[in-house]
Amino acid sequence: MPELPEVESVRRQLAPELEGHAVVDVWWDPHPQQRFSAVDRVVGHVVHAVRRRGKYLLCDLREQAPGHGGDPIGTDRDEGPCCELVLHLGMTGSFRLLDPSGRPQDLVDGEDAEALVVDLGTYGRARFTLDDGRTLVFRDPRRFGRVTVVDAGDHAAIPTLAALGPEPLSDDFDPGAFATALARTGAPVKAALLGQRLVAGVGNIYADEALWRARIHPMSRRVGRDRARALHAAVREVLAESIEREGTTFRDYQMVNGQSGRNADFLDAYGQAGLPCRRCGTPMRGTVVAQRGTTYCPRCQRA
DNA sequence: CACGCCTCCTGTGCGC
DNA sequence: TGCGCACAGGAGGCGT
Repeated sequence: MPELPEVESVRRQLAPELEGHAVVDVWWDPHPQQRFSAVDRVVGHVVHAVRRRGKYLLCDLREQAPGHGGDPIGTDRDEGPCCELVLHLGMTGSFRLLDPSGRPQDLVDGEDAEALVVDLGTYGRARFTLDDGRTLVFRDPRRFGRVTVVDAGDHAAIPTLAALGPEPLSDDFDPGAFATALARTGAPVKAALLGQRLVAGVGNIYADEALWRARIHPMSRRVGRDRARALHAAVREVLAESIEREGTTFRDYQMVNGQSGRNADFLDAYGQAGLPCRRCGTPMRGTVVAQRGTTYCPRCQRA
């Protein structure tokens, strides 16, 4: 379940692989449920930068200068990007790179190159051929991912992106404003965290982690300013710590080089139902909040 | 408008 | 052993 730390870890690997390279060909799965649109617009454009906003990856694209290969960044005139490739990994999305001969560029220990190529043939939903012959494959077994190209900065066609709350690790994420917004919503605090409007990039794992750390019951509909500030700090901490460990691999998430994130061993709440609370030893309790599996400590996190 | 339920998808893991 | 079903969840859609 790629959330902000996982998407950021992917971005950090993807950026140096793509920036300065043009996309010369693209293919995508014509499955009717595939949430892809205008993907062919990417062809003939150079990836200028790979950015992240919440759980979205945004690739700034420039028109390829005629007669050139990939322009190194900054050698072009002062033109800004003309459009953006918007990528969302959904639940099971990931990227792998194939070299010009079609072999995986990176393999992790024990991984079989031929098996991976077969796997990418089965679950690869989009393929981007780069100007140096490599191919970026978007793998997404459950087809929850999204790929689209929009005019630069025009996010109106992606309402969740357009209405996204502040980046939690930036100064835009203000504790006072967060407390006010939390007080205004009538939803359970976990639903508010998952909604992407009060803060961007938090999903099911880090919602449970942050609420455990701030000692707030996930169903709570009244969170006072002090607790809201504690939650604000907890959200920042759990996300920053996971980024340092390159994200949480529970099942599907992996980075562009195939490696797993190392944060799974450090989870205090998510997936811990029945296990003793790491603070007080009380068995952690599983429940459902906002249609999502939720784990909390019934003693530390009182309603 | 905002909350909350339903749905999309498919691999996995469990129980019988 | 094999089958069938519940479950995982980000986010869009829609009903209240």
